[in-house]
Amino acid sequence: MENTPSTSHSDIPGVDALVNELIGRVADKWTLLVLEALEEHGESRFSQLARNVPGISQKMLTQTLRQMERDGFVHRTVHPVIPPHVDYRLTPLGHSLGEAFCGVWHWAEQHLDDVETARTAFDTRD
Amino acid sequence: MENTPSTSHSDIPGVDALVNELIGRVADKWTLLVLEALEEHGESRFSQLARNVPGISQKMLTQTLRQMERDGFVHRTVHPVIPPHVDYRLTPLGHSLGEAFCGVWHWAEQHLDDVETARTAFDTRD
DNA sequence: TCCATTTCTTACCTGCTGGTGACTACAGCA
DNA sequence: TGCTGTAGTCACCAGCAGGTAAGAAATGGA
Repeated sequence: MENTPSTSHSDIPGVDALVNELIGRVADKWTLLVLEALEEHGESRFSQLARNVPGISQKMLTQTLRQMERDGFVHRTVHPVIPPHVDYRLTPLGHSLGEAFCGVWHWAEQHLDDVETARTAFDTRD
Repeated sequence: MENTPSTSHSDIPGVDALVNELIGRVADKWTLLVLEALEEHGESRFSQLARNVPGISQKMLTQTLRQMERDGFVHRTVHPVIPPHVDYRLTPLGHSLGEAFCGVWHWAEQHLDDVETARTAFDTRD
């Protein structure tokens, strides 16, 4: 498996840095949780998301949603009524991101025990 | 692919939280970069890694490596000589993590332009 | 004798992330 | 008239992530 990594993501120098930056933005804790909530519950209102994402504050929810909207992951629909009504739903791009992270979720599930074991082994040795 | 997420990671309540915590640890910026450096260059010494991971400080490299060692991603070989000689290499578990993230790297490469486009569209509108 | 080498630790300090709580706008309803 | 519900914004503040710099430890070479 030592042949693939260098060819898969280093074709053009400079892309690496951009990809890194993108990963950094996308691998954000709150982004992942909001992404998951939207995958699970489908189109949601702001207050629904606040309830479905455990522990998120209003500020971070707003901020995360703005960022995801800017990156093209969520679509924001404002119904101009009083009181305000805003719906958020994943775009196809957002969905594809969710699927890409599916592999990592999968890995985490499968290897949760391995990591746990490694940790206790590390902690109890020496 | 819309059927898997809810069934794939919510079988047992509580696992979700653990998986979340694991993802949070693993999606760390420095962890990903060190992982990549080790995938690319194979077994490396401390100072080699410091050179291969752009912008990391000694402190963060030590800290990240300790964490990855504890989680069972890297194996640390100490050659008891003076001056010290320490080698780091990925364990099979570390490799599997690298492969899991491969999908995300891939996604990032493929959709880099889409995100870029979405951003400029977002910034230039209204 | 003294310095360079290599891997790490520790102390200190700064800047940013993110939480809290108050505030806005507007219409309907009691 | 004033309270309520929704989706925010803003100002303030604490805690922590992470950078810098110094030191330790032992040995071979000048």
